[in-house]
Amino acid sequence: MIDTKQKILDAAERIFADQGYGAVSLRQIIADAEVNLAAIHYHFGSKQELLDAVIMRRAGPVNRERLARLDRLEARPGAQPAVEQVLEAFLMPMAEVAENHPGFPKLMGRMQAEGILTEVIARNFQPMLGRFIGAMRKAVPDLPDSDFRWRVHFGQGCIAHAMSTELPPPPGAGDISGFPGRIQRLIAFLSGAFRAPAAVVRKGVVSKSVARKPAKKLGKGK
Amino acid sequence: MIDTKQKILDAAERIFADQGYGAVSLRQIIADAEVNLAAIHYHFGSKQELLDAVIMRRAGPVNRERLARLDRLEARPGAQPAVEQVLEAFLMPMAEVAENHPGFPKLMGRMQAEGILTEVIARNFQPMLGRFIGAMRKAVPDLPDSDFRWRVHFGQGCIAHAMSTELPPPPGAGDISGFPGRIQRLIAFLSGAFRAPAAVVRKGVVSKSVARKPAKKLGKGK
DNA sequence: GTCTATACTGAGATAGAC
DNA sequence: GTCTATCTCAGTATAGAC
Repeated sequence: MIDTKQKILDAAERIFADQGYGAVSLRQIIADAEVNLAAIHYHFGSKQELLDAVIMRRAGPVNRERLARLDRLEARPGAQPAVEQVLEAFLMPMAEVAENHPGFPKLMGRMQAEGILTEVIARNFQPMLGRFIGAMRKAVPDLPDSDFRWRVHFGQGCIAHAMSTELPPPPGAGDISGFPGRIQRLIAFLSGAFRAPAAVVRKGVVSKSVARKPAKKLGKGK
Repeated sequence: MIDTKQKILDAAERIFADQGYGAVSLRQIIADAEVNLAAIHYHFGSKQELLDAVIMRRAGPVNRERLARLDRLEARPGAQPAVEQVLEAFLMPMAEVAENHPGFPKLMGRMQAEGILTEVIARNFQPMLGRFIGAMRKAVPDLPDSDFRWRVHFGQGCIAHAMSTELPPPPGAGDISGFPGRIQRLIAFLSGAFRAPAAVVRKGVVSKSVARKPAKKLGKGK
């Protein structure tokens, strides 16, 4: 069939999002897509390249929308975009795709967390990320540079995890806000984090109470 | 040899920390440890159980130190522990093990990010985590419950990522602070995040500009 | 009790028939 | 473009040497 590629991409997106990358076999995907195993290698080349294709299919529109929002923010006369606004421009497009393709943010988060995003993907995202990091830098101008770079780094991990995993079940009633609500809470969280005063890095604050203890032996028992 | 188990644990800790779980083969580990393949299954049972053993070997001392620090904080008459102090009690013991066993925090972060921490591990950490979450709850009493739960969730991802990965190379001079400095910046970051005002969750803020666009096709070219 | 040798099943990848 | 057969290497299981 002509839409063999589509069927593979759809199945792969769903299954990778649900189970990660390493844990998924191509044989699972072909069973779900109802195609032959070799079709994946014919159309995509390898498991890794299949993942790249799955991501790139949606990344284009999302990243364009991100940049469009940032353009609009920066075009306003006079005002520097605030931390919240930059984060919103970055994150809201994900909430938008999530409406039609709920697997995609989950997938992106999981793959970032698993650390298997390819050079190909990184290169594709880098110009967009560069602009957002620049905008964030201007939004917190008083933060020392090394603190800022660490915060970007921390924020990435935070976003990846927020995208990929649900909140564990609440003790009382459910959480009704869904994905956009999650994004808005994430924006509040990260805004506070970026606005926090810089860390005072002291030396020699690490005691040795743990480091000195001998490792506890742990066997399988018998 | 009698220390076959030790050699396996040491090699596994190093290699899992460097390359993750899924990407590592047991044959890599046995080559590094200079033992036979079946020795792993004899001593540990499976790859997953080997990982559990690697983690549990260090988790005991670290988690005991965490709780000891929290005890000390809560024993002070009158004062509620502040956000920073709770985070410090939780994170500093990791900086301590990192001095002698730099692979361990990296490993913990990676495994958490890969989402392969076992029920066994979760059960072992849960009492300690429960006490810390309780202490954090008291440190931000005005935050609505749903916001608080999300923030704990976001914070976990943030911590996992901060533990597992270095900051990408800086543009100018290097960052000299090392692991404890990283932890202190992380504490500042998370403190700001937890202290931030609660999110105002609005409905219907998601436009459809991305969701409506047809997916861009992306093939391998021919 | 410990460890070695070896075989089994399922993974990703590839060549070649159609 | 598609499918079958096959290759290599992964994790796992087990029989038996010491």
